[in-house]
Amino acid sequence: MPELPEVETIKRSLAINKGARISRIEVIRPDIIRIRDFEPEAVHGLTINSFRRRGKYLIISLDERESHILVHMGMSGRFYMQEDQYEANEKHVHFIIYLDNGRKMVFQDPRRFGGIWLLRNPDTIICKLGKEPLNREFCSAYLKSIVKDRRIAIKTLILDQNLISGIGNIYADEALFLARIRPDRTAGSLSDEEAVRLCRAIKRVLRQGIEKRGTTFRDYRDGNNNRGGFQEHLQVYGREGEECPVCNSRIVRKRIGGRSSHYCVTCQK
DNA sequence: CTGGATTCCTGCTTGC
DNA sequence: TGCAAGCAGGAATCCA
Repeated sequence: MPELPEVETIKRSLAINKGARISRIEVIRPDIIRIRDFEPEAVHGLTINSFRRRGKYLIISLDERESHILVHMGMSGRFYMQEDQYEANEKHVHFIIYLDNGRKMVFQDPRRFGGIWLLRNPDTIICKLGKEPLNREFCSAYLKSIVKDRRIAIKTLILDQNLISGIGNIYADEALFLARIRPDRTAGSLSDEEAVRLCRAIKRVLRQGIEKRGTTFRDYRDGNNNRGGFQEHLQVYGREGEECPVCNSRIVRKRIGGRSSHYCVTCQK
């Protein structure tokens, strides 16, 4: 599930295509395009100015103002480069951007929870997103302000993309473990000290995730179609029944807000 | 406000 | 071995 560290890793690997010109776009599944401010043919011949990331969105901006391609990987989406002569005959390829540098960028997504946006103004999507967790603006004071008086589970709150953008199920569980806070705690019940811990834990776990080039639990691949490495460092996610790395008690799994959540009943209070 | 259910979808796992 | 059912989940949306 590409979350912030995965999309950041994809973005970094794709950056070598900055300055390349789009020779052609192939739309295999038209319904993968969620918003179509312009037709795909309209960007043929345009140059890629930048690859950026906001939350879990990858933003490809072109030299002609008001031409942006947004990619969201959803659950199982991949966005990777391939040499042009290499035939992409894989399943579930929905969208391909051919470049003039001998490469193409392929969007592949079996479950199709992901999508592509062709936007004049990316702010129409981006402006709804909450703070970037690795930016300064995401601080314990902000976290305290959003948990205040909220009765939802703290895990549900940090997964809310309108409050904090980029955290998904894996990094939510890992951050709460690091902060020693149970995921089903009511957000408003967090002490100031716990909010500070959680804020730090979120930043730490996301930075580690980026450092290890993301988590390949099942589907995720980076922009070179390579696996990530952070799955080797997961403390609780996907480890139900295994020993807690800190206290050796069994890690439990429980559904919270419709998501399976992994935590240690001894370490997390 | 909040939690829960539902929808989208395929592939993997489980049970018979 | 084969088949069907169950499950997983990011985000939007509806309902109680």
